[in-house]
Amino acid sequence: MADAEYVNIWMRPERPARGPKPAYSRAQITEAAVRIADAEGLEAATMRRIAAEIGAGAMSLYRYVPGRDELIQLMADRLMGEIDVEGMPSGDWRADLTRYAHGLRAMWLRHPWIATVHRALPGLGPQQLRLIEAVMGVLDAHLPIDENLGLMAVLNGFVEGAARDEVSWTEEVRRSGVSEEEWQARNYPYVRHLLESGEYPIFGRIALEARGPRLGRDEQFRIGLERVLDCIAAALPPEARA
Amino acid sequence: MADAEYVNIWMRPERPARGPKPAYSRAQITEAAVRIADAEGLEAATMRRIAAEIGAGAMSLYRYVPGRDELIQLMADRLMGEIDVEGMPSGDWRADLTRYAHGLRAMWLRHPWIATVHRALPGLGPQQLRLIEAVMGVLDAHLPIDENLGLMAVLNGFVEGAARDEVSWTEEVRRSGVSEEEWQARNYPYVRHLLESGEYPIFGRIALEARGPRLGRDEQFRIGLERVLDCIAAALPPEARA
DNA sequence: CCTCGACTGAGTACGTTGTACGCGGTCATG
DNA sequence: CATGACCGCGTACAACGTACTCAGTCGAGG
Repeated sequence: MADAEYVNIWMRPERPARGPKPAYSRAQITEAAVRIADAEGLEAATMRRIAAEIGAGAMSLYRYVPGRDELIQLMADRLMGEIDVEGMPSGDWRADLTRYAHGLRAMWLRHPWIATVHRALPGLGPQQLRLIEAVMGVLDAHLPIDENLGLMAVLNGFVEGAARDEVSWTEEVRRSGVSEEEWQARNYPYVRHLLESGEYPIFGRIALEARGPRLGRDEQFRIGLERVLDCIAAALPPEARA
Repeated sequence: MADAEYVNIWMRPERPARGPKPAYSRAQITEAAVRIADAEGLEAATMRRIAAEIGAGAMSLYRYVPGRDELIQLMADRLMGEIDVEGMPSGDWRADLTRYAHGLRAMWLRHPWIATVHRALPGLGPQQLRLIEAVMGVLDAHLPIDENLGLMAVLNGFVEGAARDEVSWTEEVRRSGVSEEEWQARNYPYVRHLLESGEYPIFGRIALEARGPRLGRDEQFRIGLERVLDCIAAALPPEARA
């Protein structure tokens, strides 16, 4: 019951007032966990492994964090802190949202395991709140709050969806241990089987005609993002579009 | 090595040619697993639990499926089969995409655990392929394939993003065992703490002014979807917009 | 300055998971 | 009809999250 009295990892004080000085810190533990997850995936960031990384006993971590779920919340919020939204709103909404979108995507690509974190709910950690303030502040002067929320849902949906697609490649490659080219080669028989069946003409055109090496992923994202920003522009009052 | 020769769960034949009649089937196992995941979450769908559900021994499942990951792929593809895209393209692209979007969202809400399935990659299971053919077929006559893919990324990103938000509520409620109102009440101290700190003015406006009970989630989704469809309309050649 | 209790990091242990292995029985094929 | 491939299943193991416990240590009250 003593555990249940805090509703949140954010409300739970890191350290009690009395007692010996702790040897580690939440930030240090979170950092180590992120390092492991970056290198070997979230499933490799077990409590034992994280503890070993900082030179502690496995059970020591539970002095700092109630459980693994909460530690993952700390990790996720730490990642939000990597996104640069300094100086927003700058007055140029399109530049601001472009910078945010590219920053969010880049963060996802640096930490692909973020795709496997679900629970998050309205995370509402300090870094996530910082992001909300900065990004929603960009259009706040021009739009009612509900409109703003709706547009941000479209923007975030696009960026996260795109990032999720790219990341599932990265993760598949890491997990299976074969390169992307190797993977493609391995899957070739299946794709050919689908093409030859003749039942999937549009998939066939996707596989044979679309994107491929013509457009890099970066370029493709940029184009998609411009389209989304055009939609946002259309929803703004005319005097705010510049 | 005998396992590695199939690149895919979809390429691996369900049954070898010879030998006694099997007592179960992939479809039956998948069905049971989905039933359990719907009721108690994906993490409750363990191999033992699924086997018990159909009255089999735990290890029997491995005769039908190489491992748990592949079974989850089967489950995910089964879910895609629930989405009604019959008769697409009908000639009215906006009606078609609206039906698809609502169907996709409804499927997510029926099976919230889909949010926790990551690997999926380009799933390319039969049901997913069926969906690709139908949905991309809607705009196929009006757009080059790359444009079509880009627009579908925006649409899917919006629907899945919105569904993911709603679903994380559902899942949190199920996992914690308390109702949404109860959860809100429990979190109230934290939200008040944030509001009183004065550091998060926009979050404050979101909490106090926005949506709330004024708009149901359905209505909010409908509005957002209309906006996305307007964007798609703007990208179509003029003669196709009607 | 002393005392004492709250708090420390760590070790051990338990229950649950996915799944490797091997068994005796069974049925389609030669 | 003989045979061997395949059936479902029981046992076993390693790895996980974490509950419990304990000797040592720091800091506040007298």
